[in-house]
Amino acid sequence: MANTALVRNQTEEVKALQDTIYVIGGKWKLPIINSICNGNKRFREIERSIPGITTRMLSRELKEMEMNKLIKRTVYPDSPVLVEYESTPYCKTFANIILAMIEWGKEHKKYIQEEA
Amino acid sequence: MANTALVRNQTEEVKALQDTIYVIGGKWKLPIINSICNGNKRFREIERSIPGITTRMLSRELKEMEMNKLIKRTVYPDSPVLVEYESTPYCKTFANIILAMIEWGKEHKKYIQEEA
DNA sequence: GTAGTTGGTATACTCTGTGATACTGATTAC
DNA sequence: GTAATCAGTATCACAGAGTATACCAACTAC
Repeated sequence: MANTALVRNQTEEVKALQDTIYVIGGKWKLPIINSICNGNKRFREIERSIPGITTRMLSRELKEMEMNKLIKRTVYPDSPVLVEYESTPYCKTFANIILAMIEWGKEHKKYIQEEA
Repeated sequence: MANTALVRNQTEEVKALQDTIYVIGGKWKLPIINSICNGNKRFREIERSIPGITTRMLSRELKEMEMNKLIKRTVYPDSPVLVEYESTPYCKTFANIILAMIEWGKEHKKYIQEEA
């Protein structure tokens, strides 16, 4: 075959793409990462910043993301108990993806509005 | 409130992000777009280029994407019938997102391998 | 004649991501 | 005394995304 190298690169790239989709797939992970990276720290604060999310989904996703070292959860056991979520450096590696997606969403909205 | 503007921008951005997730959500849309943008045109060709996909899912997604003007489907009715899929300019607006995700996937793989 | 390719469709099934609702115990505010 | 906030947990239920497998008709290759 003439271009084995090209073919192999494509294969690698699909797999990289699929890995990424596996990690950040679903409706909520990216919005949550985005919210925390924007400085939201408290549970209800994050919840309010993401339209449509329920406490249940937020709770589940936060747990999973804490396990995967995407975020840090700190409890300040004074009374009343205070819980804070923070992004980790690892979490910030999604910035490019999130920015590209926000950009696309904005352009898409323009496009739709012009059509109508 | 001191920073109404900041808050409003954040709200806009979450929504843009959520819109984008809505459009390209799921396991297969981005890999398919990627494959077609890479020059794969024939059904079986696209199928083979995406590990794990089934004919059924590919068929469904292609139909949906054709309806949404993301791709163009052309039938050449010579015998044997030939079908070709092509990307549209609109489809190419996802390039940045896909590139960012491929990049992340590659970095992630390195990261995992270094840890092990 | 047999196997393989192409571009799919049909059927049946699983499963899990997501949603809706209610609730807790501690604290603060009116 | 009542309501609200905080950080969640507990149940129940469901649609639809995704999987598995078989099959079709037309054609080519050996």
